[in-house]
Amino acid sequence: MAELAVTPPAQPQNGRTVTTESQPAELFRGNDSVIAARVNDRLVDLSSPVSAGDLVEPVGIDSEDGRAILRHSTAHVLAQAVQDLFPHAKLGIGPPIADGFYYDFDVPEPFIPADLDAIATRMRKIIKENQRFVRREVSDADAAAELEDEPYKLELITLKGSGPSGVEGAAAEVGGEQLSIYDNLRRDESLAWKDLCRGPHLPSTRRIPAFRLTRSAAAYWRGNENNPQLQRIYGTAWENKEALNAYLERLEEAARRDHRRLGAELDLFSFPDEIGSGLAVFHPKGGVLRKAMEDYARQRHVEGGYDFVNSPHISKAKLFETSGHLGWFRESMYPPMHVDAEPDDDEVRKPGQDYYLKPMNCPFHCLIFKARGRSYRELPLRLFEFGSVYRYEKSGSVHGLTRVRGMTMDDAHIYTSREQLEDELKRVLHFVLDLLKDYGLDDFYLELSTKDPDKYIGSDEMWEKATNTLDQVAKESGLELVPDPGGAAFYGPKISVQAKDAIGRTWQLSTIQLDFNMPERFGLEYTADDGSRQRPYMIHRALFGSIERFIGVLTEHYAGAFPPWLAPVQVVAIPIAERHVAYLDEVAARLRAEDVRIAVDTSDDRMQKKIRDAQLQKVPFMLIAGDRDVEGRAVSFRYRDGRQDNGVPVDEAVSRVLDAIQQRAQV
RNA sequence: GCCGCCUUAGCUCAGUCGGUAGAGCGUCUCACUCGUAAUGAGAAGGUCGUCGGUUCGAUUCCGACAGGCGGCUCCA
Repeated sequence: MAELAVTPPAQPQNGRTVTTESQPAELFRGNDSVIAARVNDRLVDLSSPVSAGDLVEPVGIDSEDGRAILRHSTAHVLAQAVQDLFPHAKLGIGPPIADGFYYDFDVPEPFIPADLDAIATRMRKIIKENQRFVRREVSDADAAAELEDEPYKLELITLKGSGPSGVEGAAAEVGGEQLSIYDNLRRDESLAWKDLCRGPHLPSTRRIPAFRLTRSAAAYWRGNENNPQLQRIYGTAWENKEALNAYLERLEEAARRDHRRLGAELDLFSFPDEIGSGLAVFHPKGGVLRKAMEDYARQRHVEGGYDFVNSPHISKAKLFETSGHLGWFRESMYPPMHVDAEPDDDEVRKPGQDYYLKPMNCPFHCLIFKARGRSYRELPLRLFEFGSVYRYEKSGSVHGLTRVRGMTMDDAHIYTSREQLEDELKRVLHFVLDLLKDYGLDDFYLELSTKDPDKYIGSDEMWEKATNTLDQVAKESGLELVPDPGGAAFYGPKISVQAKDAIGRTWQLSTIQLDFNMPERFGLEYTADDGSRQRPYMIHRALFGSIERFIGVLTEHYAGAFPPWLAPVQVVAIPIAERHVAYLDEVAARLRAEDVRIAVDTSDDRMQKKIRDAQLQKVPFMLIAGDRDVEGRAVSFRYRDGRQDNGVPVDEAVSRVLDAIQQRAQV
């Protein structure tokens, strides 16, 4: 046993500075929850040798790093099981991901659910065998020789020198300079399986406490759609059964909140086949929700100094040639309608022309700017529109309201002078975050999307300047800023606001894009105070992103239980017996006079049934009245969570409902 | 767009080894008038996603298309 120095107070918790050669396994012997070590800030196997002077810290299986190691090791067990059962399967990559792991395989036939069951059974057997994960470093040539039957691994080895660029997950296999192979050894030291891998891993397979294979699907090799598709198996693994079950429960909770399901249950919207994929209709209840959202946004935009404009849904091709959309965005646009052509046998009398559905509103707003001469006194000019746009999204990516083909953006384009630009950007960012908070989203981070080297217009200098400006404004906001290299639109860099919902998922909503190019393409100018003609700068921004997506996100965020100001039906009045209807009609009339959306349930169901119905519709307030209430000029409140408050005087009930609506409170 | 799976009443789903179908909820009617999550009875409702093929006969088998689901790619 090695001698150990006592942990000085300044060291990380449980960390130790070793004074002689040792192994972390010895340091943390007896603590089964430690499955790897961090030595001088590098994650290594417990069996990895350490030298005197190294700082050695334990990595618990329930830590973020520990779970990633657990999941990565489980991915190895998965791959071994697959190759046991499907000897011709070739290995792709198998990294840990958020909440789980996957492994890609090249197999002649896609996996079916029964295959997953068989594979999971095999995995349990491998776990029971308690195979040790043993690391061994190899030269590139030796690795290539050992893995000659694994073409994808060979490709990774040859790619090693060029870095892991664009191969998400591949860093787990060949991330280091020095290649290593992990052998899975049975108790008798015989080789069960091996894989090219950077590690680290669990000491042995027995240390996998709980796992589940979740699904299989195809995925392009190295994430490129021009490459062959491999079959990917997804799974998850956790430090104990309780954590696994909690995770599975979280998935079920997400499914219960699914806006596609709630949209039907709450009668908000639908996607009739007759209209087409990705094209929604909003039903009366969804329409009310949408109107409430829009009305408030309109009010805030008026206060924010925006001018309201409108533009048509279609335009001649020329406009989108000028804007650059037909050059760079064409594949995301609906094909043109060709109009006014007059063919006349062999001679074309009139060629006709193409009209396109608009994929963005910016070209129209530029034309509004250009409609007359502009003065510096008008800047910043903020043109706002709930603009409907149409994008021909790939059929496979259409998804509920969060990815549609026809959408309405709360779109504005702001034209500013150079001097105003920074301030205006700051102002916009605050405006966005403020408004999102009013809708109940208050947990954000920012993403800065920079130039896609293969898809951009304008000069590098302009891009650099624009990117720096956005970067500076984003940093000043104090929010976390995540880089997104190559993620920008073709005309300029952008900040996007990523909002976290009630169960921790993030959604890209608002975008603020800086555009130095479109004003140039449209030849936009204003007259400066010195009489010179200047080119304005342009900011594209949308808060909701699209109203459709925002409704989808809010529906999931609130699990359909919208705060009163947004709820399609704010109050349901429930008479205990028919003789109480007239009384509730009176109460309802008072609330209706204050624009409250209230319905009196006059059906001949029993009141218990009416309560159940209102509850399932997630109506914020139920006002119940029977003999006792009528006599006392009162009503009885019931809330969605089952709380009740009986015998509330009508005056107080009215103000209680109005207050909640006015304050945009959740109840 | 790619891979796999799916499409039966408004919704959720059974079912037919090829002989044109059933439940619950919902809807409608009647009775009941009830104090905080489902009163009872009855009725209506489907050319089994669309088109084509095989067959004496197709909702069932085969193909194409449309739509959906899970991923990949892409994205507000």
